[in-house]
Amino acid sequence: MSKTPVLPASLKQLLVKGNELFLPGISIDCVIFGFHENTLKLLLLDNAKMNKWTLPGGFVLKSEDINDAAYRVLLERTGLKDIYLKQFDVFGQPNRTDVSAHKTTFEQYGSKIPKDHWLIQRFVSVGYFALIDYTNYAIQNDTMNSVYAWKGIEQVKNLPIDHDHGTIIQKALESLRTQLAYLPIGKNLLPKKFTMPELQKLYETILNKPLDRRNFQRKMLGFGILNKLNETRKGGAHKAPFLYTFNDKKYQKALKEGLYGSW
Amino acid sequence: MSKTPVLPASLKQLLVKGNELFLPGISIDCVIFGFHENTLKLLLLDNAKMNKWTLPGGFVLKSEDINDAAYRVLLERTGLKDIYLKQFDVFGQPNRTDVSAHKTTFEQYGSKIPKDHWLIQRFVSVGYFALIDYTNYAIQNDTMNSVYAWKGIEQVKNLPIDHDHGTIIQKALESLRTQLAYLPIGKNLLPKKFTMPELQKLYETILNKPLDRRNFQRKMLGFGILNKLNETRKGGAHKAPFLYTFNDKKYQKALKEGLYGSW
DNA sequence: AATTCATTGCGTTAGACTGACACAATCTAA
DNA sequence: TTAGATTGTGTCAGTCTAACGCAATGAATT
Repeated sequence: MSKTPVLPASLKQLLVKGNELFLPGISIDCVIFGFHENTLKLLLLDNAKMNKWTLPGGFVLKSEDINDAAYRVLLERTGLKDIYLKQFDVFGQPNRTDVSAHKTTFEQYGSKIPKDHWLIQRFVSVGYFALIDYTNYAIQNDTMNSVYAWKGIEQVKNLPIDHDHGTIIQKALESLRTQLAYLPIGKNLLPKKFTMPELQKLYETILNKPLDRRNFQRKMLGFGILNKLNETRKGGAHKAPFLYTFNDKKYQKALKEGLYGSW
Repeated sequence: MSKTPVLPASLKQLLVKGNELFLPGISIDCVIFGFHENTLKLLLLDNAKMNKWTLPGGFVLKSEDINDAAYRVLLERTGLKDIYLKQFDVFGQPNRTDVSAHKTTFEQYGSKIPKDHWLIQRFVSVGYFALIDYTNYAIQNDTMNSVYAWKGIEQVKNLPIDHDHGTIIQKALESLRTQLAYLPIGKNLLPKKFTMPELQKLYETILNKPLDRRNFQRKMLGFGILNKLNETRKGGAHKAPFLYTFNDKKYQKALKEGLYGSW
């Protein structure tokens, strides 16, 4: 006979105190973007038992600002702090919540969840996207027995994604694209020092089209938001590209107007 | 002694059945834009007794898609159908709901609202903006004794606006601005036939800056989304401008790419 | 140590677009 | 009829864009 695993404390709290702690019917899902090895990546959570990948998410405390809740969720579930985070859409289809999933989760631990329990009501989810510096973050697993992994945006298409999280990811990408001129994507997705080809690849990935190397550089420099350093990134088997940093003040200012351009 | 007014049926329903019909803690607010006499206008609701103006809003039925709810609210409260409607932000500060306002409302009718009533919990509101053809809509008052009025965007600044609805309006305008290139504002805010100066004024209002008449025209025509008609709009005390309509197909297609331009 | 090769830095050019402005045509009111 | 404001059309210099050339560089190969 196999031993039933012990219900983790955090799950137990959800079961026992969820109703009391959190707002009813509202959840948060975070689409966390990173950029590494010239690929746009997403931080996903492997719910191995269900063979499903999900977005990190959570709930809103009863007297907590929704934005604060998103920051807290991000911190709790990934250890990430001081992150660029932005609300981009709300997902409110009545059938979007997969009630049976929660049931299954608890049944694995031998726990039963009451029929009218807070957790198995309909939930409306607020979608946030986060932009983080991949190099500055080491994956750590959280208190919920979750396993996190970075997945390239291309790989994601072939993964089994939990209920409507695929849609949420698509929408997040779309938002990224249509608001590109107003978002500090470079500043937040790249390390402090970065090369022009890296910045270009980032834009190419988000826009999903190739850009001319020389024209891109001229345009970017034209915005006047970059500091060219006297260092190069050696190591590649080719000519070493110069490193740049952002001129934060000018970047902020330029973003307000929008870094316009016909990419 | 003054007679206590009778509690309207719709308010009574909210009091008696709200809990049963609607999702807890989630509301909808609609920022309804119109354009008339070269002014961007908002459809607001005069809560005369409180001397406050509010956004038309409502709640989400228990098994209703949130977007559908927004359409329904718009229809119920304004009679508007087939409207361009888009979710733009979520407002979830814990103190954003003015609980006392609801209490006062009901007290005016001699009704008391229980302390733990569904209506006086914390609400998170989903903000939608609507773009409507002013000329195609006659104000009608709804079942809740509400009085609607169009208010110019400039006037709004000086009106007493209910709790955080001012913020919501600001955010709606901001969204309009940053997504201008992707939104069918012309098509939805203007009447079927319109003049170039009207279209220009619309863009000027949203962008909050003046544009050169001749350059604007050249650019707009360059997008290839307009049909020039063989009619002019007479009546102004000046040269009669030509009328235009949108070429819907081309408009849709162009919007997908974004009507780029450095306005 | 010389060579190879992909990649980067820097540049050019024709064509398109932008911003600023001129001038004639037209409509109503006086 | 005239005045005054507004619209239709056009020009032009300066700027930006797209497309491409070529030398320099750095690691890997010989």
